[in-house]
Amino acid sequence: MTDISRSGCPINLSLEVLGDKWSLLIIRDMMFGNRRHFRELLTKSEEGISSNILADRLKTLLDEGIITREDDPTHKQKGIYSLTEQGIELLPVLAQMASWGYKYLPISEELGIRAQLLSEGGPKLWADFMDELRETHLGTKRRKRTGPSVGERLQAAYESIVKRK
Amino acid sequence: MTDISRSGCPINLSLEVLGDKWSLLIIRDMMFGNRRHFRELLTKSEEGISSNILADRLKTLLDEGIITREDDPTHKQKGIYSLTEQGIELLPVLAQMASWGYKYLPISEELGIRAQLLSEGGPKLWADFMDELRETHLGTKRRKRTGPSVGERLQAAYESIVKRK
DNA sequence: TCAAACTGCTTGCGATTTGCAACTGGTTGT
DNA sequence: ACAACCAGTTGCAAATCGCAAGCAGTTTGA
Repeated sequence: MTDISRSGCPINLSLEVLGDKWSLLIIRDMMFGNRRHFRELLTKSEEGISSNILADRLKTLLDEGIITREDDPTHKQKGIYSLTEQGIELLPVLAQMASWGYKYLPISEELGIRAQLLSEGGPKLWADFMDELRETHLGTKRRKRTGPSVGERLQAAYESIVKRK
Repeated sequence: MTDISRSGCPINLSLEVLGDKWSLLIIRDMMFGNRRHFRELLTKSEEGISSNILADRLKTLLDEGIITREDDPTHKQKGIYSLTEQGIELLPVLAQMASWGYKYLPISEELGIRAQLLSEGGPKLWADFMDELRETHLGTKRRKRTGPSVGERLQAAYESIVKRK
C-alpha cells in the first residue's frame, strides 16, 4: 500500500485508508450482517467482491488496526475477523453515509429500511448499537437488556419487508 | 462512469458516487476552503490533484447533482462551482470522517484544529455551518448574525496555529 | 498594442489497480 | 476414501490513475 501520505488533513488521511469502493462495504457487512469469516464476507454480500480484493483489503484493515483476526478454535482453517474499537467507531461515518444515500440515491426498499431506522434513531441509537458491537467483537461484558437489541431490530425490519414481497 | 450499480444498498450507492480518493476532498475544499474555480481547486489544495482527474470528478459530481457550474460574469473563461443542497448535506459525512481521523490517525496539528472544532461543536454547529453554506452556495437570504460565522471561526483557529509556528 | 501570464480544460502514455477465473494446500464431514 | 469446504494465491486482461505537456481563448501589465 501507499506509505507516503499526501497531507496531514484528517479527512485526507481517513480517505487514504477507507477511500475506495470496498473497504467500508466490508466493515458494513461485519457490523450489520455479522459476517466474521472470509467465506461469509466473500459470498454473502450483495455486491460480489472478488477474493483477491477481499484478501488485500482485509490485510490493510488489519494493518490499520481497524479489525483483528484470530483463529477459530472450532475449525482449524477458519479465521475470525473482529472489529476493533477504532473500527466500531466507524459506525457514525457509515450511518451518515447511509442517511445521505437514503435521502438522495435510488435505493431499494428492503435495503433502505436499515438506513431509515439508523437515520431516525440518531446518535442515541448509534451509541446503543456500538455498545452491542463491543459485546460481540471485543467481548465486553453484557449489560442489562431492555427489549430487543438494535441489531435484532434492524434485522427484523429488513425481514419484514423481504417477506412481504 | 459506471452506470450499472452493484446493489441498492444506500451505503453501496453512496460509495459508488463518493468512494474514491478525490471526490470528497474536492467537496471538502469547496466547503471549508471556499474554492470555487477550477484553478483554485487544482493548485490551492494540500494534496495536489492532477487536472484530468479534477476535470473528471467535477463532471461526475455535476452529473450526480452534488455541485453545479455557472459562468463567472466577471471573467469570461472562469466557471464557478457551487454546492447543491445535496452536496451541502455531505457535511455530516465529512465531519464524522474528520472526527474519526482526528481520533485515530496521525494528523498534523494545524489541519487537525478544524476537525477538533467540528467534532466538539456537534450537530448544532454543523447545522449552523450548513446554513452558511446555503447562503454562499445557494444564494439563500442571509439570516441575522450573532458573532462570527462558523466558517470564520474555523479559519481563525487554523490561522492561529499556522502563525504560532 | 502586444507579449506574457492565466483560464478551464484535453491528450498521450506509462504505471498502478482492478476483477475474473482458475488453482493451491490443507481440513472437515460422511 | 472422498467430496465439500476453508482461506487465501496466482495469472492475466482490462480499466483506471496520474504525470507532463499542450491547447484555444482571455485578461493583464508595460
